Amino acid sequence: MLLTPKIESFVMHCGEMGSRWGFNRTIGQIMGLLLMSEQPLSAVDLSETLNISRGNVSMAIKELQSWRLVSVIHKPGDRKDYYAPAGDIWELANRVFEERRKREMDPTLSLLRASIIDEPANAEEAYAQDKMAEIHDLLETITVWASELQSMSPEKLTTLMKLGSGVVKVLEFKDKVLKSGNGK
Amino acid sequence: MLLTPKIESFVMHCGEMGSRWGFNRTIGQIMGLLLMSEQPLSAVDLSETLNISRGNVSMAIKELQSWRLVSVIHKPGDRKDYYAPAGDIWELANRVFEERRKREMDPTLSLLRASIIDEPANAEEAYAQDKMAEIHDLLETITVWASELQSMSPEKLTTLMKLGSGVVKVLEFKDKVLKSGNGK
DNA sequence: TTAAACTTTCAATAATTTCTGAAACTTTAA
DNA sequence: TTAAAGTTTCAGAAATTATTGAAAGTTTAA
Repeated sequence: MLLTPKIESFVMHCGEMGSRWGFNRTIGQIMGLLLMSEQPLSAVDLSETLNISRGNVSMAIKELQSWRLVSVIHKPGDRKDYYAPAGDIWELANRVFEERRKREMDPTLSLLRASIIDEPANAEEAYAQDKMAEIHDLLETITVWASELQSMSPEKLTTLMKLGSGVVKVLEFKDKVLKSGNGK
Repeated sequence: MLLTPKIESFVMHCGEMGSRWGFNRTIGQIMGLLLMSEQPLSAVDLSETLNISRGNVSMAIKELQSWRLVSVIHKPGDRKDYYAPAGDIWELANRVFEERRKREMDPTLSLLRASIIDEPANAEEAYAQDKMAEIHDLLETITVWASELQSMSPEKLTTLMKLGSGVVKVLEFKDKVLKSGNGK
């Protein structure tokens, strides 16, 4: 399967960015190619198009499945597995966020919770525990917020994002209306 | 400088998480230790406490400065450089977000913009360009939103985050009040 | 069954990233 | 000046991570 220069450069870019996005080059390239392809692709298609060994493709697909980013498709009368992106761009981005939050924040939250509970052994540790509590609270606020945002419908979320910092105005407006409403 | 077990385990955790957070083990440990320390620490303090070579500390500090996460402090009558976190936890988290956004999204946005402008060479490329446009729009919306959030004061932002998905209610409330207000 | 078609696993190797330590460089007090 | 106190650089070594490819495993049609 031959790629046009534009598609190829996108796919290679995904490979280069792979490690920054939390996976590796192979995984990045494969995801990039699946996104660009209207038809689902087999492991052999991926292996040949990207010049990647069959075994590496298999491991990469497994990893992409653990991120819930690709799904398997079967064609009638063909026993090969074909792969395609598991949902639209929006869903995929959501899954990446969620998975990275799990990997990048959850372990730290656990450690901090455990470290904060018991009494400080000395003044130095008391300071450290205060800082840990600060970090914990920030991470927790972000985690809770992120999961609430993810539970919103894409439409609501888009409205909110398009509103941007204008949301402040709306919050002030609400306060004003409520205050003028109750004559206390 | 000897660390209590709790502080040590936090610092080592930061080292292990380092690469997931966008830097490496040494950088993670150093940032962790600086966060836990009430006093600024010198390069030698860091090197000895963490058993890291002097050269490695120097490179790590340079990297942390490029992320704007540590600042240099000079004590009167002492020509050593001392290092401390550059701001409170909130500011630090902001800088990490911003820096990562730059590294993880901006290059892709540039590539996508460039790929989308010219005419598709064939049907296959037309499909790919549509997808690229979708990805571009999503990344751009997120980028713009993130930078607007970062421009908000920490208090407003905390209010907004604490409100969580309840923000939807406020948006609906606004629409209702405005609608009932103008009798069109 | 069985053998063809396909997938997965994993030990060995390659590639990449990180770390060390010695040498070069800079600054400052005397 | 100069030498002591400090910092930075960078080539090579060590550690980590990614990749291959051959062998083992699985599924299905006949």
